[in-house]
Amino acid sequence: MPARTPLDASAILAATEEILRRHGPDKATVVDVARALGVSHAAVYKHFPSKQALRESVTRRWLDRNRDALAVIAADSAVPPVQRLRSWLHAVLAVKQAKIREDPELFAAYGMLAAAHSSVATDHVADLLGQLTAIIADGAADGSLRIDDAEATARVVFNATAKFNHLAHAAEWQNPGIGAELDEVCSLLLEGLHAPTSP
Amino acid sequence: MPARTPLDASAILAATEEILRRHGPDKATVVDVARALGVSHAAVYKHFPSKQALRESVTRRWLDRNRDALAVIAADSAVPPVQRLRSWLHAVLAVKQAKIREDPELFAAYGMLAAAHSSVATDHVADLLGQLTAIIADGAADGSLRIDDAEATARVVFNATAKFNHLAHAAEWQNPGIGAELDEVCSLLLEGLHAPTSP
DNA sequence: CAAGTTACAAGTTTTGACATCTGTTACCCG
DNA sequence: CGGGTAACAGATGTCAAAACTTGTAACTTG
Repeated sequence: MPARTPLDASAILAATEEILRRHGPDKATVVDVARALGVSHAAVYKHFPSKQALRESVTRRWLDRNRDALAVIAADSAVPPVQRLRSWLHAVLAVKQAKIREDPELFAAYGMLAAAHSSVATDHVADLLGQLTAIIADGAADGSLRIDDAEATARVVFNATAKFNHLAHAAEWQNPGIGAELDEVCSLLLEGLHAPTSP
Repeated sequence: MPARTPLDASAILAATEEILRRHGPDKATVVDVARALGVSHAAVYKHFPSKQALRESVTRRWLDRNRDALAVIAADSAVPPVQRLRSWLHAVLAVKQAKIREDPELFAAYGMLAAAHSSVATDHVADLLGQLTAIIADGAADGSLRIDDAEATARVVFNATAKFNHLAHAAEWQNPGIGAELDEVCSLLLEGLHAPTSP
């Protein structure tokens, strides 16, 4: 017999996110998800080809939610690009710190996908790089950053701030001095980009 | 009955290194070490207070061996500091890449100690930071780098090159483009340090 | 007594039988 | 047929018993 509530992809995603949050990425099974929805686990497989795909969808949705907050900062033309670059790099760190604190299970799920070289992770990085490129291009356009290639420069800045954006350093983000360290690195990088010195 | 060969600390260290290389850090036991030496495992405990201490001694010795190669580069006053800084940062990466390739088991042992916040790891980082500080101080002295505080600057440069020196990124060091990425970061950092531009 | 031994407690890892999970297939229903 | 079920094979995970490891202590010997 068919389930009372019609089963659709978004209901499955919501249930999966809930299960993932409650059980964590290691213990969450698709049988759990199906049980929560009152269906057999085979029904879930009608909508998602694999457990991996299901987890990727959930994680992608979750990442996209906070990506938008960063996009707002990246696109805020009221703030001069130099300052925006600094704010954005701090915001990336702050958002990830908050996610670890508030949503450790989903953060762990993201970490597993990143370790498995899932496209969810690479796409997320590409997203962030795009935002960073936009900020730097703005700076190049108004003359506050003297550079050749905004995209190449974004990659370099991203690499130079790996300690503050790469998952592998998540444990170090607990350190209280981490924000100050990022600030120092920002200052040196901005100097290198010939940003006008503030003091 | 006492062992024929007199058992001393360095013989134990050599045997441990051999066992560590053969079995890897997870499987190597002090009973294995004792067996290789033809003694009971309690004899090993006469010379080292714990398995942890034994492993730290082996790893420290191993790290100290390559530290010296880097020290030669850091102290080579024939090379201008700006170029020496770049070479040294590349050498740090190259040395670690080589260690992973040639000595994966001992590298893994080092990784475990770093994860456990052993003094072996923090001392090694302090060592490298000292070498970096010396290069930067040389640059400050001859005017090729315009900076306030060599030690603070070294920390910033080290943080900005975390992707190329921090264990957490070891997997990415396989990537063929990694050297070029480091070069780009170096160029931006040197620009920020007001190093004279070469081209 | 220095340098080793055997013996042993406490903790950890391996093992192997058993249960659960993933993904597929054949089937059912409105 | 779209959307569901039940049944299944093979992979993976669980759990308790056995084996091994760590570290200590009491003992032996030149």
